This record gives sequence, C-alpha cells and structure tokens, in this order.
Amino acid sequence: MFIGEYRHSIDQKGRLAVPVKFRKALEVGAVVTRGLDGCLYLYSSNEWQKVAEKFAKLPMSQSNSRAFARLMLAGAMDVDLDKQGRLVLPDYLRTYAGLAKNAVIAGLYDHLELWDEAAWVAYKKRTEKDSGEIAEQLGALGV
Amino acid sequence: MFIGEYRHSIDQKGRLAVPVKFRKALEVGAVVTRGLDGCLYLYSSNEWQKVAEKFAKLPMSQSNSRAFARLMLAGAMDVDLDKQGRLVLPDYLRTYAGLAKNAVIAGLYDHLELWDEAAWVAYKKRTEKDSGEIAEQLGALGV
DNA sequence: TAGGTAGTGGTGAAAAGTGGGGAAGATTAA
DNA sequence: TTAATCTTCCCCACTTTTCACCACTACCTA
Repeated sequence: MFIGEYRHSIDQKGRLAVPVKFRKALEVGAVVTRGLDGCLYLYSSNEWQKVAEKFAKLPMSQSNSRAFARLMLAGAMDVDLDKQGRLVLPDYLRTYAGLAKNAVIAGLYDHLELWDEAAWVAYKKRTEKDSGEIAEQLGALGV
Repeated sequence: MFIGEYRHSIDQKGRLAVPVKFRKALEVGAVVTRGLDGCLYLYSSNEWQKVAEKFAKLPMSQSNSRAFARLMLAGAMDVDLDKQGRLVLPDYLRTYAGLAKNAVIAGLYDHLELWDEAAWVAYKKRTEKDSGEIAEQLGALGV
C-alpha cells in the first residue's frame, strides 16, 4: 500500500529519487502517466495492467471517455529505476505537471502521485480549508 | 479500546511518547494521518487497513473524493515505536496540526487523536459551552 | 527510603538523498 | 564508413537525515 507524502528534488538530468519504502514495489517495473488535477500518476507494472484494462474498456462512443483514455493511455510511459532508486521523467510529462526542481511524491494506496511542490501546496491549501465540508458530504457514502 | 486524555511533550526531533496503556496495541505498527478539526489521527496497523480500504474505494472521477483521499491517504505515514515507546511525527503533519511543544493524546475508541494543547483547550471550550445543544442534535442520530 | 517505571534529552552509526564524472551506445554529419 | 557529438546509464562520493541506543530525571509505589 502506498501512503505518505515525500519531498524530493529533481536534478539537472531530470532524475527523481523514489522513497525507499516504495522501491521494492516498483522494481518489477513502473509506468508514469498523466494524472488528474495536474499531477502525474505512477503505477507498478502489475497495477498498471489492471487500470489500463479498465481504461480500454471505457465506452468509446462517448467523447469524455475518449478524452480520458487518450490522456491516460497515450500519456503513459514505461520507466525503470536505476541502481540508486531514481527514475527519469519524459520531458512531455514534466511539462504537463509543471515539474521543475522540487517535487512531492504522494502515496494513494494503489498508485503514487507526482506533484510540483508549489502546485501541491496550492492544492492542499484549497482542500484543507474545505475538509470538514467534504467529510460531511462523504459521510453519505458511508465513510 | 482507546480512552482517556494525556498530556505529553514533543522533543526537538519531533518525537512524542505514547502513553504506556496504548503501546501494546500499537507495537504491531501504527499509522498517523490528518484528522478533522485540525488534529491528527493515530491508528493501529490493523485498524488502518480497514479505513484505508474505504478511502481507496472512493470514486476517483469526483474531485471531492480525490481531495479527501489525498488528504487522508497521502497524509498518512507509517510510524514505529522506539524502545522508549515514542514515535516520530513527520514535519508536514506537525505543521498541519500546529503541534509545537505540548501535545494532547486523546483516546477515541478505535483511534487516538493528537492535538496541540492550545488547540485542544480552545476546542473543548467551544464544544463544552455548546454541549447541550450538540446533544439535542445527536438525539436525532439515535444516541 | 529504595527500587522501579515512565518521560525526556542527547549522541553516534548507518542509511537515504543528491550531485557529478565517465563509459557505452546511439545518432548525425562529413 | 568513419568521426564527432549527444544522450543515456552506471558508478562513485559527499552531505544530510534518520534511527537505535544510552543516560538522566521525576514520580509513584512498596
């Protein structure tokens, strides 16, 4: 299970160190792709297999589904960890997520999210303020 | 079952001693995460498993669900007790809860809550004053 | 009063994060 | 085809953080 929030930096070569806790799960292989709200998603190969299948099964008659499938599937890229546990992010994904120097790696159960630090802070600022409100809305969902 | 209210201090390294009564339940492993109303939640690994699964199953297509999952899952962190029965709180969680030097540990049946002492006092002041009113609202929930 | 337990603080060793140099391979130009 | 340049990957080294261990003090109990 991926949980937690880590601050790491991206070096001049575009390399990002993955927190030690997560390396074992990713050494079989990993996939980065575009995520929602301006971040990147990072899956282990195993997990990616499952979600990719889901995306592929979306009804292609709907334009929303097509757009989502293009975002996630076409945006995806295989990445490997080097011996120091770092991965290289493709340029187009770094641009998409606005990843410059300081990145945040967030664990969300079945995947990791990669954020530019500034974007992450801004996002949290917005949502923490509404957390009580959101919680009450979710209460209806049985949480 | 966690009950009771304890006052402990946090040292310069961000370490907080857990009351002896609770250590046995947490020695299998524990997880801290963001809580509501500006405190932190502390679960045993077993309890956390159940809670995390609920968060992970929220519909990711809704922005509210994503926001809440990010608060709770990305906010979570595995912690272990050292031989003195202390745990280290990550910086971002200490910041979130405004935990400086003096902390309050409160038992709430299936989890513990960690509060900054000042925030705890202020919170109690507010709620004790309104306790009659709150009780009446809860009557509708079958308490 | 003595012994034990709980809370608190500090020190040192090990591990993780970060940055740079160099070799191997790929690509382009001559 | 060869040479030159660029990119990619691997390895080494430095710095910072983290964790485990040790020691001290206060309080409670017998």
